[in-house]
Amino acid sequence: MRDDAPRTVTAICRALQEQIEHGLLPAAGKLPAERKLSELFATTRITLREALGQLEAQGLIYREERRGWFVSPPRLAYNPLVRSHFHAMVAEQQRQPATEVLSARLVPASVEICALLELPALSSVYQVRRARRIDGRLVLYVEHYLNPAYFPGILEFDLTRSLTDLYASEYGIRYGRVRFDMVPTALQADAASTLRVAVGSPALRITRINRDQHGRVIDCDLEFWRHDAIHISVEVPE
Amino acid sequence: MRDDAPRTVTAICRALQEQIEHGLLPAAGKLPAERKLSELFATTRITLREALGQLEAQGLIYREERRGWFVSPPRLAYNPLVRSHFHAMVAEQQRQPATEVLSARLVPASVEICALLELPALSSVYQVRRARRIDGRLVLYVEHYLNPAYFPGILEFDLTRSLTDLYASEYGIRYGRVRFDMVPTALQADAASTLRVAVGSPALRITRINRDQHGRVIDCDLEFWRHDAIHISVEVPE
DNA sequence: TAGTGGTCTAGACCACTGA
DNA sequence: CAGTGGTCTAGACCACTAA
Repeated sequence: MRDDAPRTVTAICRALQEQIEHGLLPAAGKLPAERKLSELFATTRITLREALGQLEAQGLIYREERRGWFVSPPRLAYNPLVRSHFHAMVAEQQRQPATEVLSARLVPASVEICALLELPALSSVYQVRRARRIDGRLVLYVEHYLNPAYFPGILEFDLTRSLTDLYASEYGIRYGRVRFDMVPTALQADAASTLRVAVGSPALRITRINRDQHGRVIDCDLEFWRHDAIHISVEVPE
Repeated sequence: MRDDAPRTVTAICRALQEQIEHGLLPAAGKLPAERKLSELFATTRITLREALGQLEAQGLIYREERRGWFVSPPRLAYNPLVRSHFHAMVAEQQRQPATEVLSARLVPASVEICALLELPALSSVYQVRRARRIDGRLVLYVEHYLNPAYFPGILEFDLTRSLTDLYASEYGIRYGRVRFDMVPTALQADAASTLRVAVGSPALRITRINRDQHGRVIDCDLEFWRHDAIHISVEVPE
């Protein structure tokens, strides 16, 4: 198909995009029902959903499972070179952060986690699963895996707090070298259901391996971000 | 819908995923025709395409416009902190790079480009559009915009070469500070048609603003990567 | 409980690719 | 030219949300 050819899907995208960019639909505003929209554009729901899917891929709109389509708020700037943590980063950008702990327990480490934490086979690790919001919107699902040798009794603390702060104040451990790996992919089942979005929605998976001031691997994070919630910003010095 | 519920789409995804991961379909291998697959899974093409779309979102398979679906090759590691360029980066990872120049000319700068290059309104800039391949597969569409003051006559050179090398050898200009901005989004029309993929396919847009050894903004790149072709790797020192 | 989104069926025609 | 992917129609039922 030629790109300049008029196409129902493209036409719908353009029309909706225009409405959104001109602010006729306020950010975080809800779009009309799919059946209403398909009627409005004189097409079927399948076609209409194809168009919505493209706008979702662009990051202009997003959906909440069975609740409908919404205009995406601005992206959060995420700078891996700046040592910060979720709450500080969000607050600095005049947004409202929130964290909830989904689970926190000692679990047998998977093969993948053993490798990341440089632990022998069949090790146990602390697993902390959290969901995080910006301005009320669920944007991030994280699994933290901590080497238990360095953090005895950490499950007793309030884990909605920043782990960074907890490490420093309770264990005298600060972050040293950090390795980031960022992969554009789709949300897996558990992340998707936590963020209340459809399985297979586009996402950015960020894996962090954190060392302390002595160079020891202390923990790793598996982060699943809604793909439209962030942009990565890196300033490389001379 | 519950995530553990059996679903046609999920079942198809799992089945195909298994085949791919066990190497029954070789990387870069072509999948059977959609009609064949939908028959194989006893479903409709719409449903089958929904499943293929999810695997595409995960980065496991990709499509070439009207040519069919293929298994994705491994991702290229992209490290913004390492000063390198496309050909060197690809070759280092034992892959085969290739570049073709789509166009190279002096154009009036858009508002966006003026801002990025810190130029006054109505400036002219050199625009170089290129497409790049890894092992023959189109993975990257780039638009370079150069401040013409620093690169007189550059359009006369062979622009399939690395611009980095050209800057150094012909103009004595080396990169200093660089700013990266990476955004998960969808391919725009021109990028999509160049890469011969469907408009709206998931992509990673990387904007680079490059300064020279004196801190002057010399050029910027707008890169559109197939989302499944790379992963970003960043090592943050202590 | 009404309305909504999630999923699926069973076709159709067109434009393009590749032999 | 045959086969393929791209697009679209016109429905249907179910599970869930929100009132």
